Amino acid sequence: MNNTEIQSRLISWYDRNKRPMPWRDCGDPYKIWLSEIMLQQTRVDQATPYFNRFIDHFPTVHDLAAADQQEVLKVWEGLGYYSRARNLHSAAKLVVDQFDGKVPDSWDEITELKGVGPYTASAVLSIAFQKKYAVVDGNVIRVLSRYYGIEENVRETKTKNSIQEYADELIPDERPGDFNQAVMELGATVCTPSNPECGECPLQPGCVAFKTVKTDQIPYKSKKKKRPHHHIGVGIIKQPGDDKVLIALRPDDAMLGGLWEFPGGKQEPGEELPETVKRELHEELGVEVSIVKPFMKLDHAYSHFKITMHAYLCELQSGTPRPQSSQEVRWISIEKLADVPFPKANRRLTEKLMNLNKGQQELEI
DNA sequence: AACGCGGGGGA
DNA sequence: TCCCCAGCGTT
Repeated sequence: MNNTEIQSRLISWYDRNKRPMPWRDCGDPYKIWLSEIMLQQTRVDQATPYFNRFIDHFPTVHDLAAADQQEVLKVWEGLGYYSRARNLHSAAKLVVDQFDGKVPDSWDEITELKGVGPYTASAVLSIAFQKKYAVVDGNVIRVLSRYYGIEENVRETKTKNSIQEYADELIPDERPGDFNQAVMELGATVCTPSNPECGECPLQPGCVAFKTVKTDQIPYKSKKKKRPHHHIGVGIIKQPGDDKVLIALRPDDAMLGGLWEFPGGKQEPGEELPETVKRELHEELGVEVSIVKPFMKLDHAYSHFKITMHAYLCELQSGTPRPQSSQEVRWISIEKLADVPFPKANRRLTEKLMNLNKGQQELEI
């Protein structure tokens, strides 16, 4: 197949098979930009409800720019990769202050926005402004490596560069944004990582991986190293007769930056978990606490390590909590835990606290 | 070039 | 379990 035939087959397939998405064919550069940020390392089905909620809260880039970072993170809560939200918020302010509230339509300007790299710049410029920039994401890598029979390790930069060159050659003058979306849509729904539906694929006649029966070997990826596992002790500090608990705000430049948590940290070798909690709370807050009782144990996986979190109800013995490794500490009533952003594992602790509280259950001893 | 960065779903 | 996902920023 020549490039013209590849283009027309893909566009035709896309017109017949594209899934509806709230940002698709809307023509609003702000919505398209937001969708591309949310879709970084995130599936369409996972991002969609967050997109709708986000647009409800911040319908325009002006609303987003005027918002508080805590509001933005609260709406983003649960979606992960929270630097995306912080960067998007910062970029929205730049768009309002420096670009007259309009998402820039040139490469040099749009890549000034935090969180906009080569993929996102190409996606927004092509989809929102009909500019001829070819995207290369995980889908494009899979589709093109199979189609052209590229067997090199696609985790390596030079392999990705060569796939970018194929994509640059392929993208048409007409409807470049739809072409980009067509390749990605094909990768997401037909040319899937395992068990691709080659019978449904408009590119099957020219596909090297199909013809050589190598769709299960292409794209080739080197193994990722496996994630270490840590045990984390955290303290839920609560005074008898008071319904407030102590939470801490994580630094902006840390993992989960800008979100709240119950203070705690990693168990060290030879240490019992209650000791871990006492040590961490001393280090992080400068206080002495006593352990009242175990509260909850849960497992959670992050992108690069796994944890078992052990939470204990604690009481303050001496000292006044002051932020040492966090931005801020705050006593908050249990029903208000719903109002501030927590990462997933901590959110599970707050859910149990709120449930017990609502059911008039005794939290003390 | 390598690494850090969430959470969810499918095989 | 492991892998993958409409990647980017930092080092």
